[in-house]
Amino acid sequence: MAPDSTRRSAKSRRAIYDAALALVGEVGYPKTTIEGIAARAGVGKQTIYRWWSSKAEVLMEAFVDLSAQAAEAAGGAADGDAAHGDGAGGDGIPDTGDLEADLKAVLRATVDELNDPRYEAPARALAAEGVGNPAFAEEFVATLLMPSLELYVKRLRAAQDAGQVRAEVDPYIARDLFVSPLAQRWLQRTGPLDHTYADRLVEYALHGIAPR
Amino acid sequence: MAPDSTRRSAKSRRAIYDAALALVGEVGYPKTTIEGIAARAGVGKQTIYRWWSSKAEVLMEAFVDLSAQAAEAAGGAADGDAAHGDGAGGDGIPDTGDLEADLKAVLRATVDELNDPRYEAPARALAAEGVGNPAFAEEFVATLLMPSLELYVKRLRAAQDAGQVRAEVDPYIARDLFVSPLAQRWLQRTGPLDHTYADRLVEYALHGIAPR
DNA sequence: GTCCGGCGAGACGTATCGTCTTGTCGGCCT
DNA sequence: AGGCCGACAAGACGATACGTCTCGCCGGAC
Repeated sequence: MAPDSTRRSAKSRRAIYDAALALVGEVGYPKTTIEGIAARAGVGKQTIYRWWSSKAEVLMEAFVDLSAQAAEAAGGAADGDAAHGDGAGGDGIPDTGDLEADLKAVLRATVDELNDPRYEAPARALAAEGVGNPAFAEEFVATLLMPSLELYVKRLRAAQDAGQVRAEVDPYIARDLFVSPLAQRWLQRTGPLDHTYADRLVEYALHGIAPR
Repeated sequence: MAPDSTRRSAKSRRAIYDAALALVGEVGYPKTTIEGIAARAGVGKQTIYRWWSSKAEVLMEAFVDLSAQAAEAAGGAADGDAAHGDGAGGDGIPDTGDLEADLKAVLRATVDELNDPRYEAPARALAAEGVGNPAFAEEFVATLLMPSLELYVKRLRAAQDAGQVRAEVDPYIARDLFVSPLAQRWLQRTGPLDHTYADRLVEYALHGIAPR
């Protein structure tokens, strides 16, 4: 029943990834079709249906692969994140002792990733699929988002140990304060996503908007 | 060419709204089909194609109608918001002079709306459609979200006048600090969406997470 | 009473779905 | 070296939904 993965064709897999990413970029996610991917990749439909259960799965793997390539090309150890709610690559978040500067640097990097046209179409497609599809959302969040998001929590806990963040603050909620507005603005295109916005978020979240 | 709206059948329109909302709730947005809506509503397909350009448009109008009904039933003047990134009904945000209490009250109400199963399926569908469809997102945000979101800005400006928020703070970004994490947690089902979470967001955003 | 246009119904050709069948080809085991 | 096994490319298949269209029907305006 289960196909023999040791006999799997690496060439077909590559071609499918490339075709899926290209089509999503060119005609959009809804009009990207399994038949279309197969035709473009020069592959039989069955080869796709044999290894994946939906076009969302195909695209997700293609995107993970793309991120891995990019991470490898960029130097350090691969991570597998990229381009959605984070931007803290596998490197972790720097800890120079200056929490505000560290957070600004990472959020600025995230902004740049979110604005990278290379990732835009597939990342949006995955996000859209996740909104209406809980099972897929779970996999998507766990695989692509959580690893990087967890790094923020780690950095915030270090800041708590250093006395730069109040001890009773929940680091998960604190992290949402930085990351969610970015993700939201990106998803809903509700305004420009630039370094200034990232900086303000960090400032307001760290020191509050009330008089000090 | 353009159909004569004075001859439009109110009964068909109602039936279409009801069928669309029911189907989205029962089989999900992707499997909700124009043919299905027409059949369920006891209506010819052409009647739908004559007045709407896509199933997203149908659902959006149905949702607006549903919100209007609910708002009317609830008492005051209709508004047309409900159930997404806000929760500040047409009433505006209360101004008791206690900014923190006012914000918590409104965010708690928003949480309750977001958790209302009546709205969940269609609201998610609209959000998902908007992510991958810029033109629709624009209409969606402008019609359903902005009116309520603007009320936060108004309330925050009042707080600035009262000296409870620093004058140099951008009220739009400040508002994102409260609203985006809520919306994000709802969209990605990344954790429980309850009153406690809402309260923490308000506290952290107002006073910051750094030592005071 | 007649006319106009929206209405319900559903036929039509096209496209994609997911499954299934056919024949080819390359790697592995003997 | 020869034979076997299973993934592969190609595409046929019935099912479904698309969006357009053509029918009568019917109700309000004139």
